[in-house]
Formats: sequence, structure tokens, C-alpha cells
Amino acid sequence: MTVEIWTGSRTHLNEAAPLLTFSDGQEIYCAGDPVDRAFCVAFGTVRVYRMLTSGRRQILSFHMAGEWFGIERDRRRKFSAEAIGSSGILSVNASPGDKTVPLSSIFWALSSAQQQQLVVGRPSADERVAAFLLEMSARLGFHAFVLPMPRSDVADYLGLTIESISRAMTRLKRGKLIRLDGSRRIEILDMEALETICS
Amino acid sequence: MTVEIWTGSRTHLNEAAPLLTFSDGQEIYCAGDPVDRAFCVAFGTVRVYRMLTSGRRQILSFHMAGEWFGIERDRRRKFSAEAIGSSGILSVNASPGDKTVPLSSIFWALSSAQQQQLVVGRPSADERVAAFLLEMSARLGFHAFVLPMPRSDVADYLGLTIESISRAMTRLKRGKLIRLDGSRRIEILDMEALETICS
DNA sequence: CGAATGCTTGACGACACTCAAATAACGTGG
DNA sequence: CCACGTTATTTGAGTGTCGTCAAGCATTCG
Repeated sequence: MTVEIWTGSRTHLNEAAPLLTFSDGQEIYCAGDPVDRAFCVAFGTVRVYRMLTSGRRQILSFHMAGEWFGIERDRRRKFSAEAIGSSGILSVNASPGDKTVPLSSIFWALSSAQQQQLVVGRPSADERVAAFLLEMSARLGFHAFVLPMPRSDVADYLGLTIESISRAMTRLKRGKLIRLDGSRRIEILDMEALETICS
Repeated sequence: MTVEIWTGSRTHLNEAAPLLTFSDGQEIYCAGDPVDRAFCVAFGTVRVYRMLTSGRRQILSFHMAGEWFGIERDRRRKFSAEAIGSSGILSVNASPGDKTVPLSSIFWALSSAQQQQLVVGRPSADERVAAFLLEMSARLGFHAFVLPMPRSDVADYLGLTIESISRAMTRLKRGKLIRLDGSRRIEILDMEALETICS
């Protein structure tokens, strides 16, 4: 079994990849589904999560344009995926006949998973939120950006409550580290100070 | 550039892999090093971590016998790796001429990274410790096992202090969920209750 | 046996969570 | 375009949990 290592900067698919569109909150796949395909975000955002029986939700990752997701080791999915806002998703069949896979995207996924560990494994709420904002800024490529997800998603991603997120944001705002225009539009004013918080 | 997908259950190396032995705390690689090879644990345990300028340490992952580590996306390493106790490590050259890589190990690494997110992204200390013990038990294959790492490693892995780890352990012990023989030897008495804590 | 290290326990303060209310943002229909 | 209801977010007060500092205990090694 052979795999082409994919090193370019653009997605290269060896078969027609249908573009599916999803509305806000719509399910892309569900825990328990067979892992028979991978996905690539064309536009919009995706959250990968799982529900605990306690009713709490853990968000493992967000995926944005150009990023791959839905790659899992096991036969059946352990996690679920939903669109955040209106999103376009390329679905790539992963049947045995389909041997070409963007390998670098796997490395990226791994790197991304490690990245989140670094974000979540922090003790204080301010650190987590600062690290999260830096991560978002780096991924979106601008120091000013619009968060695609609501506070509740950020909370379930960082393992905090929406109130703690909000308070941390307010503290960062009062310290002139960021500027808020509404709750979603964020401008990083002092990148260095944010990085210092994250040590 | 082509890569053999590796689907067997045993490590298959296409060139002689020298077995290196490391003593407790000895460096295997260091942040900043070129990413020119991958590693596989023959025996012992490995911690992958990074230091923050504040002096705090974040442990990203532990690796045990048969597990691969040292696969990073970038040209230079962002993390460091050390042996925990006396450990044997297989070093596989990843030079351009060497094209065969155990791909499934990458999936495993990804899965492992996600696993840790699930462990760390929990709010309470008891949940994190319970999830950690379940993870260790599953990886080691027994309900009674010896933790290879000291409390300080567990703390830096879970984003807690050693005191919080200790208190959580004591609570689990008092609740008859686990039995402790010394600080390292652990027996899980009530697997179901532990799983319930983790929801 | 003694020293050093690692682990546990206690007291206390800081911070995050819970509950509650107020405010802001959003969407729909007039 | 505005008014309204709905949802999302912020803010406040009180409680619980975790981190910090300190001491005591256990284990290991020389």
C-alpha cells in the first residue's frame, strides 16, 4: 500500500471531491459512524467534539479553511463534528481503492493536536484565553480577526465556563492587550504581552 | 516521494535501527534540534515536554514500549524528550533517502494526542487523575500497574500541582476506587466508578 | 544510620464555578 | 427601518476548589 506524500500548499485530490454545505450546528459526522472518509474545510469552521454522559461537552479541535479533519485511527468514530456557521466541506472517500492521501495534513493534524494540549494544559484562565487568541490569530493570519465560534464553544474547548472566558477577555481588554468590537471581533493590540502571559 | 503504509502489529524497520540506552532523566533530543529521525521505545518510558520561560514545564506525552515518538511537523524540534528511568530507544534515521515510515504509528500518535486532550481538558483534579489512571491502565494492559513516572511528571502532564495529584489520589483511595502500595504501585479496584467520574 | 529525595497532609489565600441578574447583540415580522 | 422577542454575553455575589507555603512522613541510597 503506497501513499503520496503531499508537500504542496494547495489541496490535491485524486478524485472528484463533492462540496457539501452545512448550516450552523449541522452534523457532519457522529460518534459511532464508520470512518470511511476524511474531510477538508472549504469555507466556514468545524468543531470536533464529544459528549460526556454528564452532559458536558469537550471540544477537541476547531478546523478552518484548508484544514483536514475526520482522520481517526479506529474503525468507528469516537467523536462528532458539526459546522459552526454556514460551512463548505469537501468529502474525500477513503475506500481501500483510494490510496492518495495528503500525508502532510496528518502531520499538521498531529501538530495541531499538540498545540491544543499546550493551550489547555495551562493553569489560569487568562493564560488559556491568551494562548487561544494567539493560536487563532496565527491560524487566521491576522492580528485582527472575527472569532467564528460563540463563547460556549471556546469554553468547552478550553475547559472553562463562559463566564470565566468573558472575565478573562475583559481583563485582557482592560489591560489594553486586546480590543473588542462586539464579542466576536477581536484585535490583538499587544502581541508581545500576550506571548509573555503564555510564557 | 512514497511511503509504505505499515499495518502490521510489529515494528518493521527497513534499516538497522541501533538500540540506544538512556538513564533516568537523560536527554534524547532537545528543542531546537533538527528533526532528522524518529524514535521507538524498546523498554522504559519517555516524556516529551517543553519549558516555558516562566520555568514551568508542560509535558505533552508519555511514551511506552512499542510506541513511536519524535515525529514533528517542522524542520526543528519544538519539544524535548527525556528518558524516565532506564530506557532503550530505537532511533530511525529519517533522511531523505529513507522513505519507509510506519504510517499507522502516525495515526496512533494522533489518536494519542487527542486522548491526552480529553484527559487534560477536564475541570476537576479528580477527573483528570481518574482519566489519567484509566489511560495508563489501558496502555499498560493491566488493572494493577506501576506508574513509571514521579508525581511531578503527572502534575506537569495534567496541568496540576503535585499536591493536587496527591490529594486526588488520596480521595480515590479513600473512596475504594484504587489501592495504593507506595506511591507508584496502583491497583484499580473499581474501574466502573473511575469511568463514571470521567463521565 | 543519616541525609536526601519524594510524597502526603494541613492552613490559608486566590481564583474559577455556580447561580442570578443586567446588558448587549441578533433575528423576525410588521 | 424599527419594535419586539430571543439568544448571547457580561457582570455581580457567594461558594468551593486548587495553588502556595510549610511541615511531617516515607522511601531510597550511600
